[in-house]
Amino acid sequence: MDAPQPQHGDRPGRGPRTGRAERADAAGNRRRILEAAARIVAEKGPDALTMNAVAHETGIGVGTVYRRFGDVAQLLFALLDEREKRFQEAFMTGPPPLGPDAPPLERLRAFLHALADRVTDQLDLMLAAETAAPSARYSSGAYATMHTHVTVLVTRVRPEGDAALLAHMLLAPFVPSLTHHLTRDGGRTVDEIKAAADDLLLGLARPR
Amino acid sequence: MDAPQPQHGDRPGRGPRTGRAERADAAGNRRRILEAAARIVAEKGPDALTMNAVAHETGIGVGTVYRRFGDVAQLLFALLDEREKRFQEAFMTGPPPLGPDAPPLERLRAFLHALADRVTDQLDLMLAAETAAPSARYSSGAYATMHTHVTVLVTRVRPEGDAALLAHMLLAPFVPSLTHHLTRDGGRTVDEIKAAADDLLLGLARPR
DNA sequence: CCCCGTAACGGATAGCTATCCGTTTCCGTC
DNA sequence: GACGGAAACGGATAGCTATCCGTTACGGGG
Repeated sequence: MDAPQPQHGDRPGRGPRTGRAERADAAGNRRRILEAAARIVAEKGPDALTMNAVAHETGIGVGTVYRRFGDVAQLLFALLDEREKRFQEAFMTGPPPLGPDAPPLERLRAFLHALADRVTDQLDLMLAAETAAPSARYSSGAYATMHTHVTVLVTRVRPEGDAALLAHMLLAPFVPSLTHHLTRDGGRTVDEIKAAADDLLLGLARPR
Repeated sequence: MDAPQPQHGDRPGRGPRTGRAERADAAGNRRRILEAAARIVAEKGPDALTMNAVAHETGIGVGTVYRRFGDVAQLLFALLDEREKRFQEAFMTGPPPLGPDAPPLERLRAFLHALADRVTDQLDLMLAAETAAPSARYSSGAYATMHTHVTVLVTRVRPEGDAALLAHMLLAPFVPSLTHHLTRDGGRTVDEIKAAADDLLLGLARPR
């Protein structure tokens, strides 16, 4: 559990997990599939994104769509990937307080705020992904990266605790379904969510 | 938001949400469906529980199964219902530290521990329910009850915070998919999870 | 006790997921 | 530039969800 290794949902568009690079026709189809998927989501919403629809839209066979992206969830993760990378850069190499050169607790707080924004931004897409496969979250590269990051920060803030486990628990409140429930059904604002996250962090601030 | 009102997944076997009681044949079918569902889960696991399988097993039409229980998730919630009621009794009217007559913070801690046990106990069933419909969680009576309970306790521990929101965030780490990830893929024990939950509570203990 | 409105029933149906496997295409090697 | 194995392709298929709607059965009012 160190750097995020190639995992479920962690293929930016390069090759399959095996050694050699992707064949030319395969890469072309991957691109066409992603384009069609983005178009469908833009026009009809994430719920209309089905493997069949993509296959029909592109003229590519269903089997091929499944061969490139294992299931709907992974296709959705791929659509989220671009902004996800920008998000990762922001907290890994960006300016403080999100990036380095800020005290750990402050960074942690900034990260959770940024995460709240990120989930809210692409809530529909993320909710669709979670609906398609709730546990895919935990085998995705995006989650692994966030978890590693939070674990490091928690370790520095509270060395005597089980940082990895606490990191999971700090990320849990930001599952798409809860964010959806709070903001769409519950009428909550992102700022209220951020404030509550701050409260959750208070405990970590003071060593027991 | 007071007592848990009749909601999605909150029909113990009585009638539909409308006024009048359930008709005799309908009630009989409900019972037969639940029996068959329990049998299927016991013999082949929760993944084998499909509406078609239940219909075939009972000789009841598919349409009827859908009429009694709206979808697979609700059928699964119904299977969880009996133990859920016992769990509710334990934290609402049972002996301390879980029930009344214990200090709020202690009760809160006991509740989260009990919740960890509860999720672990029926993890397969809960995971199947979450997989079928992740957001059903938040419209279920079971969740409403837990949330109300935690909100009350949090209010007493930390009156100046947004108790309802904090309650959601304290419940979030116990979503079935995360518990599954931690205990089955991550090799974590329930005790470790409880300890981490304690750490999460530290912040609420001390008013800032 | 019959009558009738309402609820319930159940099979047919459309559309989706995911897999399987025979066929086709690529591309490194010689 | 031809070859051959690995990879990719794509349509057919099985099984599931969820809905629709014509038919059936219950049970309270008269």
